Amino acid sequence: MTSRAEAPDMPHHGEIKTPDRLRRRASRLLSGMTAQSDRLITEGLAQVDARKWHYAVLASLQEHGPGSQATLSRRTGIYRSDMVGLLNELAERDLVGRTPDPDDRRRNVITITAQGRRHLRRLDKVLDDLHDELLAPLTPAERDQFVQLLTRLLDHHTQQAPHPPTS
Amino acid sequence: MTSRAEAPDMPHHGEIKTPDRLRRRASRLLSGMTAQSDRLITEGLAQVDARKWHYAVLASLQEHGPGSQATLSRRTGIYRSDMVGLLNELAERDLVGRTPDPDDRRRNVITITAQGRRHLRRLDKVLDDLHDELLAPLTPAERDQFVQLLTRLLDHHTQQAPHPPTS
DNA sequence: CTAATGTCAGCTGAACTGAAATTG
DNA sequence: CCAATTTCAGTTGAGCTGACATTA
Repeated sequence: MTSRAEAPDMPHHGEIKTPDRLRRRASRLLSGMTAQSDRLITEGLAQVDARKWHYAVLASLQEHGPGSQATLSRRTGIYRSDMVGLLNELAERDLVGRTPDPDDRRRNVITITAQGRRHLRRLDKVLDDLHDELLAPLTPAERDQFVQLLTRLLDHHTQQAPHPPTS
Repeated sequence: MTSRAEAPDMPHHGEIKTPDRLRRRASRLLSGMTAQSDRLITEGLAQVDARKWHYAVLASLQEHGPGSQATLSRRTGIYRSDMVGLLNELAERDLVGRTPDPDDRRRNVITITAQGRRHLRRLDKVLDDLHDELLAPLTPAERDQFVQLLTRLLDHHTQQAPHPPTS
């Protein structure tokens, strides 16, 4: 880059080119905003006795159909090891069915039940409201923009990065 | 139990509501993106033997001047209970100074040292590069837009919410 | 007496790793 | 023999709470 003819350190107390970089760092804004978002969503879903993973699994089942636990894990980004307990919760409430796969006896086939579908509809409504609160300061166009930017960023970083079980 | 001849519960209802709402939920995009961001930043900073809180504290000190631990806590959003150990790390490496406040003997005055300023400059450079990688798929204008949207959202949610020590 | 500060000790839920047993 | 699946047991680090002594 070009050499900065500016002062090397903090020479004058006037306004220098670095306003407050702390508050403008995208990484910091992201984690701050996600903290707020998580709080809001977690509290909101708790009032209908649900957690966000419940939603992730149920929505994935309804949208992409039944699947093995490993498949669901890949679709939702939840670890296989954590999937077990999560499905226990959902199966206990008869929101999903879990039956051995006759074609591959290592697998369970997870399906969404009628009650699960009903519950999912409820969760979707709750989440719509919560997102309305979450994105309150943005206009509809800005919300779309925001979602679109985030999607592009996430797609880019989840492409060649095999970190999560999403692969 | 379950009659095996059940029909598949795929998308066969005439609802063209939302394609995949799971992947478009802002809350999910946020936490997904923050996970990626945190990984990137944490790994990048680890290569200069630093953590993101180090940066937060040092940047806050340089931008807003010295302060007590409680003040720093409020400025950075780090709990004051966690501040203790963090400042231990920074003081051990002589990046900050920690001396009792003569005016209020409950307090310590934390200052950034010359070495701390040097270190901060290094971290800023590293973070610039990391953010370049983080926001790679966006044009400069879109990056500004993104930061601006995030800032507005965060400001809105940190206004009346006294949850974090940020106030 | 109340409030703020620095400190310590501990809790909680999320993300993640490793390995065992079963089946392909 | 190797790979995938379900499951369990355990680790790690972040966020957060509660308490205590000191000082204002």
